[in-house]
This record gives sequence, structure tokens and C-alpha cells, in this order.
Amino acid sequence: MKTLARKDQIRLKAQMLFRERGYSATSMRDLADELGIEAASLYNHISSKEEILQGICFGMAESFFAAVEPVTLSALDPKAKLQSALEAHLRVIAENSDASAVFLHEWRHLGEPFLSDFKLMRRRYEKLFVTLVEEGIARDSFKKMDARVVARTILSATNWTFESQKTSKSDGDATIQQIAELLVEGLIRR
Amino acid sequence: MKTLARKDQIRLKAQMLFRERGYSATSMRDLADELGIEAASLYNHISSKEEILQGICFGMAESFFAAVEPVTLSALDPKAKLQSALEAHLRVIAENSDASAVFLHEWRHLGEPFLSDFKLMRRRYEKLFVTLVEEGIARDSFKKMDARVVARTILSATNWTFESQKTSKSDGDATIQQIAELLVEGLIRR
DNA sequence: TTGGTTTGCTAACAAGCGTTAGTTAGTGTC
DNA sequence: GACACTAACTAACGCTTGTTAGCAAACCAA
Repeated sequence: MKTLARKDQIRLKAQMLFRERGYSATSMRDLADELGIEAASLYNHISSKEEILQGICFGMAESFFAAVEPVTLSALDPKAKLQSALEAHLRVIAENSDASAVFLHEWRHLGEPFLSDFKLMRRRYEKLFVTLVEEGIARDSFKKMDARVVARTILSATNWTFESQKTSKSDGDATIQQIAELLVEGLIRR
Repeated sequence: MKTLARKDQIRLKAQMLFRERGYSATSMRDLADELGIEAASLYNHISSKEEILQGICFGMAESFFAAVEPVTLSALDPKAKLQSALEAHLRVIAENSDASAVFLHEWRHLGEPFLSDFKLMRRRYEKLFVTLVEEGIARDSFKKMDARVVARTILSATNWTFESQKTSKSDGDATIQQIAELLVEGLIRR
């Protein structure tokens, strides 16, 4: 199917541009230029600018859940579980850094009702990590602390770490484990 | 001086809007509406939209340096120094959360040559923290680790922590110390 | 009272925005 | 060879953008 190929091409370039310049500062003509076609031609493949953003944001939400949720249901001990979840989270970001940046920064330009849906999803995702921390505390594996603050701090640290640094796939895996371990070991150990 | 008062009012509202909607998605008419005047009237006080952004970004850069640089020159031991620097950094963010969000996210919409100047400043600021970590490692106060990774992780964690949560001035100070301690204790202790 | 400064207004500009309409050339299918 | 589909085009739409010009009322200093 060539249709899908072209649509995916659009999405790929859009991810790049939305990340670099932001959603609002990226015009359909910019995007079209990048693909070597006219702006109007884009509408043979997509139905609106916002549709592209929706695809990116909710697509990434799915990826994050698909990677992390299974880990939270596994039978690992709290510390290993949290670290695995974190590594899964980091891997999704590393493997898709443009889309992740858009997911993290540009979602506010979604219109309703998508905006509300997105916020809800985001909350649910954060909750996964909060629960992992709470579990660890309850089972006396982690020191006693505000689970929400810690979970948020951890996610914040991970999200920004990949913001500015290019992630070459060679050192990516090492770095991921290094960061996850650093955070878990440091912030959680009792 | 009433001129300054009005100009500051503009900057204040601009900070709010730039933070909420982003620089590009905020129009001069939006900003004027918020102040109860016409868009054209803004130009009696400022000379361009970008000038407002410049004022915010470089103003905050100054604030951050003014707060943190003295600490780095003090005679505290490495751990106390890093923690104090972090608290200073967090205090600037907490006391000026709108402007900080703009400083952190919207600087890329600066035009040249300001963009390059800004990036340079940012590097210099990050370097302050990297140096603090390096000092601690050299003096054997911190465990051996990649100073750049740790410094970046710490800053990332702080920057995002205040992103989504309203900082009431009452619990602000407690939270700041709590977070700074958490990060320093956790990530740095040998 | 005069004259300047401050702060607002209305009207308008050219450029850029997302998007639609209508068309056309190429491609694969019966 | 006829037909539908794909993917591009040109032209244009109504609207919004940042910004400028010219003007008027209010205030303050001399």
C-alpha cells in the first residue's frame, strides 16, 4: 500500500518539524516543502493539520502503555519492577525521540475533545509509576516518601535527559540502563 | 514612572500566555485582549512581539545567574554547595514560574543573533552545575560518575517538577528543600 | 496656558495561514 | 480500451498575523 507509505512519510517529517519548531510555528507549507510537494497535496493523505498531531500524540501514548503496563503486572520485586518500567519508558523515548518530544510538549495544541482525552491518558500513565513506588514503600523495599513527588521527579528527569542529547543507538542501551539505575538506586533505596 | 508599569504589565500577561499557549500560538491580539486594549496600542510600549520574548528569556537568565553563581563561589563543602545551588535554582523557578516556563520552552523562537547568544548563556549556566559535581568527585565527596549526565539529570528533574504543579508560597520552601535534598542525597552520595 | 509626553484609538497594510475546489497525469484492473 | 484510484498540481477562499500611520484625549511640567 503506497497510501500508507506516503501518510507515514508525512507523519515522520511532521514529527521532526513539530519537535524543532513547535506545532504552531510549523506551517503546512513548511511541511509540504520538506516533502517536495505543494501544501494542498497534503490533503490527499490527511484531513487536517491537527489530525497529524493527534496521530502522533495518541500513537505515542499507546506505545508507552504497551511498553510499560506489562512490566507493572509482572511478578518482579518492587525495585526490579520499577527499574524495568523505567527502562521500558526510556526505550520508547530513545527509539522514537522526535515523536516523544512532540508527545511531551505539543499536546496542548490538541482541540477538544481530544485534549481532555489526552490529559486523562497522561494521568493514567503517571499513575502506573506512582503505584509502583507505593508498592515498594508498602512492601518496605523503598524508603518512606511522597510517592507522587518521587514518581514525578523520576519521570521528569527521564523526559528531559533525552531532550537535548542525540541518542545514537549504539550507546543508547547502555545509557538507558545507566540512567534508570541511577534514578532508582538514588531516589528509592532505603 | 507609568511607562515602566504598563510595560511590566504587558510582560506579565505575556509570560502567562506564552506559558499556557506557547509563543507562536499567542497573538498580539490575544495579549491585548488580556490587557483590555487594542493590539496596535501595545506598540506604544514595546517595539515587537519578539522583544517581549527576549526580555523574558534574558531577564530570567540573569536571575538564574544572580542566584546561583554566588553560591558556586562560596566556601561550602561540595555537597552543601551543590544543594544550595540547587535550592537557589529552584527558588528562582518557584518565585517566577510563568517566566521560567517560557525561559525553558520558548527560547527557540528567538531570532538570530539572540538565539545563538541564548544558547551560549544556557551552556555557561549548565556548566556551573557540571563543575560543582566535578569538584565533588575530585574531592572524593561524591561517588565517581559522569558529571555531565548527573548535572543534566538533576536540572531536568527540577525543571519539570514545577511544570505542572502550582507552587503555593506556603509549601514552596519546604518542597524546594525536600526536592534538592532528595536529588543530592540520592544521586550523588558515595 | 502652553507644550510635550503618555496612552489609547481606528483603519489599514502585506504576508502568511489552513483549507477547498477543480483538474490532470500516471497506474493498475476488469 | 474503459474505469476507477492515487497523488500530484494551480488557483483561490476567507481569515489571522504582526505591524504601521495618523489622530485624539488625558495628564503633567513650565
